[in-house]
Amino acid sequence: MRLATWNVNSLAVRLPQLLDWLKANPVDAIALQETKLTDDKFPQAEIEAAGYAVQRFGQKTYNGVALLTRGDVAAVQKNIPGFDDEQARVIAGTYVGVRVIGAYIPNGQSVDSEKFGYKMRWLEALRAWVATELQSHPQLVLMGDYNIAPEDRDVYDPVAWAGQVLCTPEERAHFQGLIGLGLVDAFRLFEQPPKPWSWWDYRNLAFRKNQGLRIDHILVSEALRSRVAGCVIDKLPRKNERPSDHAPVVVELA
DNA sequence: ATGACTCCCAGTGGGAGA
Repeated sequence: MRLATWNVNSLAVRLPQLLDWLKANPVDAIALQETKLTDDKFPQAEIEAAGYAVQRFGQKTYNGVALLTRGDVAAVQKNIPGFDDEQARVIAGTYVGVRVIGAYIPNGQSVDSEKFGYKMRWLEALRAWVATELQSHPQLVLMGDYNIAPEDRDVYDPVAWAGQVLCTPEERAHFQGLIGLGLVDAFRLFEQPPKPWSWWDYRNLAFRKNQGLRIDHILVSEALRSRVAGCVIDKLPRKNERPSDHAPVVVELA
């Protein structure tokens, strides 16, 4: 079974690229972030025609997430229970025995902004919720755009980024808090190519210069760890015309 | 280099992303 996550930065713009990618990479499930579409505008028919069941949770202009699966999902959950949130950032469902949580963690904008506090509260609520989810679903995958580079080796210029949003000790501590629940970063279970970024700024020829960050992650629970057969970032879609600034991440479960 | 790009909603500019 293969699972993927991709921040598409507008599904309206990226739909043809998503369909092309799914044709070349027929994953069993994919979590999407930044669809930027209300549910009534979601391209349901096109995605169903590609062979996927659709769970979507959108809003106007910003955010918006979706979970596409080859078969039915149960117990669909939108956003974090008990955490009052006007922004559509989480879609979860149980798929062939695996609790799959797709998340678009807040960006935080800058450390001294109101949005950074929201990010911290959001991450704390996520950790508490995932802890309870693990009790009822030992087989769990938490994947999405974390907006956190967990370590310096996930940053092209760790000196320049030190203390900046996405790289602060506070954000990294939250990432480690999720690891502390018994989750493991599937990507780091394997030897990886150098500079394995999942996001490159649109500006400054960042992709051409390979100046990026690894902020999109797939965390798997302890019960699934022995099944993880591979995890890669697919840079190819970043070479498309009008690409998303993020690349998909794929995990293979035996 | 107080920038750079892309998307959205707007409406001949500005917020947000990361």
